[in-house]
Amino acid sequence: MKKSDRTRQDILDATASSLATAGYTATTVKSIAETIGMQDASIYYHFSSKDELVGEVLDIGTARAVTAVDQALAELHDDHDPREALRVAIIAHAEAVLGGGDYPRANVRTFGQLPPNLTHRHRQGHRNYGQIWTRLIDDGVESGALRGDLNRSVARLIIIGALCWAIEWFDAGEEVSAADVGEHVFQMVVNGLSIGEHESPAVSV
Amino acid sequence: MKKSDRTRQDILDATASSLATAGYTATTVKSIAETIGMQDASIYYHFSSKDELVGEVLDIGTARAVTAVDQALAELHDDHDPREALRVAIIAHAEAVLGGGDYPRANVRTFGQLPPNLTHRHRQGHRNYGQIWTRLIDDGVESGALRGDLNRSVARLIIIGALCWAIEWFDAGEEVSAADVGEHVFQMVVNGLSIGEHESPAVSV
DNA sequence: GATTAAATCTAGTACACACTAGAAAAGTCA
DNA sequence: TGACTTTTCTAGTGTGTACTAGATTTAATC
Repeated sequence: MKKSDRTRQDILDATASSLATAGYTATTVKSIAETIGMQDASIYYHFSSKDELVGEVLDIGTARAVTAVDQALAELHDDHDPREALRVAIIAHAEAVLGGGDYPRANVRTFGQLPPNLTHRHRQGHRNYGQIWTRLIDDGVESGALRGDLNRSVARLIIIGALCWAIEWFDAGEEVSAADVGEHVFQMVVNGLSIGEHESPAVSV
Repeated sequence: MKKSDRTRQDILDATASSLATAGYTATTVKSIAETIGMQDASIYYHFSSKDELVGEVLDIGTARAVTAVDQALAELHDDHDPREALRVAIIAHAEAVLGGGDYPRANVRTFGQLPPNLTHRHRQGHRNYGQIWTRLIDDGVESGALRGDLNRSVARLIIIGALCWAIEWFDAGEEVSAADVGEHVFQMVVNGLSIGEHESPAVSV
């Protein structure tokens, strides 16, 4: 019983690592087996199919990202500025997806490469994650800290998008850290790049 | 001579369409041939390999995006605000990638799914495209219109990332247009979501 | 240490893929 | 029309993929 659990974990870890760096198609059952020194057929003793294995990795990735953001928000003072909550969430997301383990990275990296059945399977998880951000933005607008003239759903997707796309160019070896990327996203989308008075003209939609 | 050119164009169009909606792996030579009513083997009379065909589609996509942004910038007045240039470029990019044809969409959609040889082939094209944005941001900072305390390279990648990721959620059928998305990105990254005085604290790096 | 159960391996199947060779058809122009 | 070229098709090859069946080994239990 113990042996099985350990091997199962090894398979999950190897899959997460491969998905995060090589993507869905390049992650083959054979390559997963090789990295842990097994035959590919042995994988099927632990998982019924490649997609079930991948699905489990992605589930773990979503859960870890949610936990990271929730935990960061829980550490805030009760009377925090809504902007500070947004800042904390953005940095937590950046650290989870860029600096964190393979699981959240696998999730973002393979987004858009998955076969339809897996895409469908994770739609609910993504919706739940999106709701965290919806609440943060709603709180900001309703408290008067954030502008209310923009489409909140679009604003949410733009913030998440800027963070998710960073996986395509972020290099952990460079001088810019994952938290730095988060701080930059926050500074830009909340405070803005501009200096001086803002016109903030109303935007339709 | 005429027949060949027409068929060649049909193949390119079908490939661009498939890449933009289904991605690289799901775009097979057979599926391309089927959409234009040919046998898959006939494709090889016009292109020597799948990757050469895909590479040509991506080249066209890059060129069209560059042209769209350049053209939008060329129509500005000579004494424009640097922020206005950034706004025009962002909206042009959004329209080219979200609302435009299949070629630029194929480019963004398949980013991160391509085999190494194709990724390498397009690195130079992406660098050239990035330089347009580098100049826009440099102009803004040096004229005093934009903050200089942020890493400009990171800022550039965040703007492009927010726009590119939009391809994952943007739905042309909904009420939000491609230009609306561009306007939102501009409002957020330049003016910021925040209301009232900004602290704009210095960010390291 | 023998018996049973768990875990892995060997050896294969079936299928989809990019791609090739050579025959057949379609188009071009005297 | 007939000779020639261009284009497309038929029929295949080889490779890599997920996955299966059954034998074999390793581990756990009494």
